[in-house]
Amino acid sequence: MTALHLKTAEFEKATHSDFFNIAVSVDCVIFGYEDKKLKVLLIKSDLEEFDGLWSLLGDLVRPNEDLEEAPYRVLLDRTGLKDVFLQQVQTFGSINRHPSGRVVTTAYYSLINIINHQPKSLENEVHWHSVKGLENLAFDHKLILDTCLKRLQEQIMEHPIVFNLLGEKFSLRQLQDLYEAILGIDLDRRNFRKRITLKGWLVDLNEMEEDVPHRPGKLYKLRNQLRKEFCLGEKKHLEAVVSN
Amino acid sequence: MTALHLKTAEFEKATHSDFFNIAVSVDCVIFGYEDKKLKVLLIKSDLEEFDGLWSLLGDLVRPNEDLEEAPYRVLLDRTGLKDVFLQQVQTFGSINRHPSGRVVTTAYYSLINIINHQPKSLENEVHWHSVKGLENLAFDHKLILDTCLKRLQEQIMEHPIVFNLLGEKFSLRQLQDLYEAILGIDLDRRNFRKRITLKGWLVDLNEMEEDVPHRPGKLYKLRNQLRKEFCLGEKKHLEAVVSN
DNA sequence: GCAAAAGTGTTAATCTTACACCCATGC
DNA sequence: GCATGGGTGTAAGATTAACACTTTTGC
Repeated sequence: MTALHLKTAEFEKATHSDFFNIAVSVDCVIFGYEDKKLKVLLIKSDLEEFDGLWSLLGDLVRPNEDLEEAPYRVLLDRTGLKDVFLQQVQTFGSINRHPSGRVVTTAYYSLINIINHQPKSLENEVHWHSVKGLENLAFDHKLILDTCLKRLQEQIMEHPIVFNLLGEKFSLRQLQDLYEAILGIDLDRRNFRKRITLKGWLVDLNEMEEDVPHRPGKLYKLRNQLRKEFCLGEKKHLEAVVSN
Repeated sequence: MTALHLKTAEFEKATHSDFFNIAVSVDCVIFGYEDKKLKVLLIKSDLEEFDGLWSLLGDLVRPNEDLEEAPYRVLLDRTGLKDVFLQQVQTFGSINRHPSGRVVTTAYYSLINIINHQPKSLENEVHWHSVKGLENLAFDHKLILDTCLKRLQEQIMEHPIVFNLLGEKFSLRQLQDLYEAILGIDLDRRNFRKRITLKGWLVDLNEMEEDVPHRPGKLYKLRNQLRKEFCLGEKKHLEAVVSN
């Protein structure tokens, strides 16, 4: 009985050809951190419709490319960085969100050390912008940025991911400044230090800051195993239950 | 200078026509609750490649349809239900995940009261299945189901969403059974009651269970305002900070 | 010695967990 | 009266939040 209703994949594709005309893109919210400010890497839009506006770094997904590969390619192309930290956040698919046609986009955020990508100013139209106060992005990119920022804020106390934004060695003060920049709120210094040290993420390097105009702080680094788990292009560990 | 590099959307579309040949689908993990078990609504796959396997309810996104509308349409078509609770979870886009061609799918989960949709057995090939022990779904639907279940588990203590799975009136025991079915663990009765009542989600109806073969329990309902917020097809409130 | 930031501990409040006994109803 | 599940409280432990003073360094 049911066999009469079965159809082959080939048949299905032929009868649904109207549907195979959507493009899928990825848009990357690439966060960096500099001067105690959370930044995002943006590019001047090359579409007439958005002349003068900034947009996220993104690209269409290629026919022979997994969706999850695409944001890594975009980051490699735009920043030269491999082994970046990337997280899928949400997919946006309003009919008219893109003037070129029907483009559904999947948003990812990434955390990179801004030192590793200081764009040469003449090289291209890519620049770092403070996240705070950004308005008037191209497409629906402001919405995408806000959504990714909210997700980032939800994640930073759960998982040791912010270390992607810092160099290997850092003081607790630098770390707190970073958390404050991401969360947009002030934190109590003593409570912050307690919370972070209780998590057991850090290793005391027995080194001190240098060249600071005040009492130098101790330097820490992320535990090697956590750096391997959370500071590469691995998303699986955010999904897994963290075994402390 | 840059004006020379600007292109119109029309031009962009023409030069990227190879990319506009992906289909986008939505797949709905429709959860129900019956006999103290979490269930999911599945349909017999109508593809030869997956003969005999069950799959999630899904459909291709139509050219004139927002991505976010599509799962509501799927639920209306398949269950006749409007105003359902739906949440986007994740988008899956491996190259070969669908035998008909390149289909990127966005997964949603939905919570419905199973009483409102008891499929007539001869009507179609749609049936409720226990989530526990399900294997061998068509496509990558097992992965999608697992991902949505995990998200559901993360959400139920944060937001009053499980009430979509129950009738209007329920006892605390029924609610606890439901939480246990979703989480897959046993909960302490006294602690559960404390946690739930502390959240202030419930209104004591001053009514009692009837026709139970033991001491009847008190009946409760979800506060009206929360029912409006969390038990319709509204996703915005899960994003917002819950003001207690 | 002064400015600037590092470093540190206690208390109160809240939340979480574990755990045991009596009560109301149907049969 | 017995079986079934309803209903309740407390103590210990963990977590969070608020809060101030002394120390070290560069200048």
